[in-house]
Amino acid sequence: MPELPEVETIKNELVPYVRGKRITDVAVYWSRTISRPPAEELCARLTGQEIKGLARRGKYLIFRLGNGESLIIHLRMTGALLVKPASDEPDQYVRAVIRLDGLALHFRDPRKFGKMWLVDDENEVVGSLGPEPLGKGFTPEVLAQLLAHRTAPVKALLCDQSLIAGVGNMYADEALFRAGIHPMRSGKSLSAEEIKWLHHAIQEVLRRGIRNKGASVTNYFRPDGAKGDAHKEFRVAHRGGEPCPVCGTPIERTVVRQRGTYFCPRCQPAIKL
DNA sequence: CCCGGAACCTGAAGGC
DNA sequence: TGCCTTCAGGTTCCGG
Repeated sequence: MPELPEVETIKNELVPYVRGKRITDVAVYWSRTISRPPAEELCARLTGQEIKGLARRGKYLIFRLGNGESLIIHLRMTGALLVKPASDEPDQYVRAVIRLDGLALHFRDPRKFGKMWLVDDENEVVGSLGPEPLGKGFTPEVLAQLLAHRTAPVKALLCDQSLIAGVGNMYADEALFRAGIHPMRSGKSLSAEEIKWLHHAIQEVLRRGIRNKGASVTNYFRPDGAKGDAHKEFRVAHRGGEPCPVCGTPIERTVVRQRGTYFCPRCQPAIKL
């Protein structure tokens, strides 16, 4: 599933294909993929516009258009943006096609969770997100404030997009492992020192994820259809039963907020308070 | 405001 | 072999 490193990779690899190109045609095959405006209106308003550039905010991919509007795409769980020859027939899972000069972008999304918006002001969609975890504004002190007084499991807080933008299930597990923190610990139970470790671990796992071009543990494809390599160096995520790379204890799987959660019971002890 | 659970979706995997 | 159940998780919505 695309999280920050995956969306960053898609953005970087899409740029050479789309920057400066003009949208010649848009087709929508599953109208609920379009959040707003209504699909017909979105197609009409996109046609003829130039793509000035791409940006990412959290897990959202933003196309900045010539007239100042923004096309915003969220891939959710199974979405992919594939660059195809203009002549390629979309397969049964393609929910929308954006045709540019000589090529097509296929929005392929088997589970139909992905969404698109066309808005004047991108803050209408991404305005409530928390800070970018790789940005200047994300410091250990800021993280401490976000976790202060919170009784929810730290794993759930890390995945809350209004607190930190872009961290999802896989990278939250990886960061907590590197910081030696049990995912069920409450936010407020972390010491200042643990928060420092966690802050460093979040940045480390995201940077490594980007360097490895994303994690293809289930459904993630780059614009050319290739997978990423980041999952190969995951230490706990989706590795239930395997030995912990640090101490050899079998990795455990539990459920936090309805999400599969992997951790080492020895390196990430639960602390009773 | 804070927390937790259901709903949205459908392919893949596992059980019998 | 084939049917059935369960699992996967980002986000939004709703109830306590």
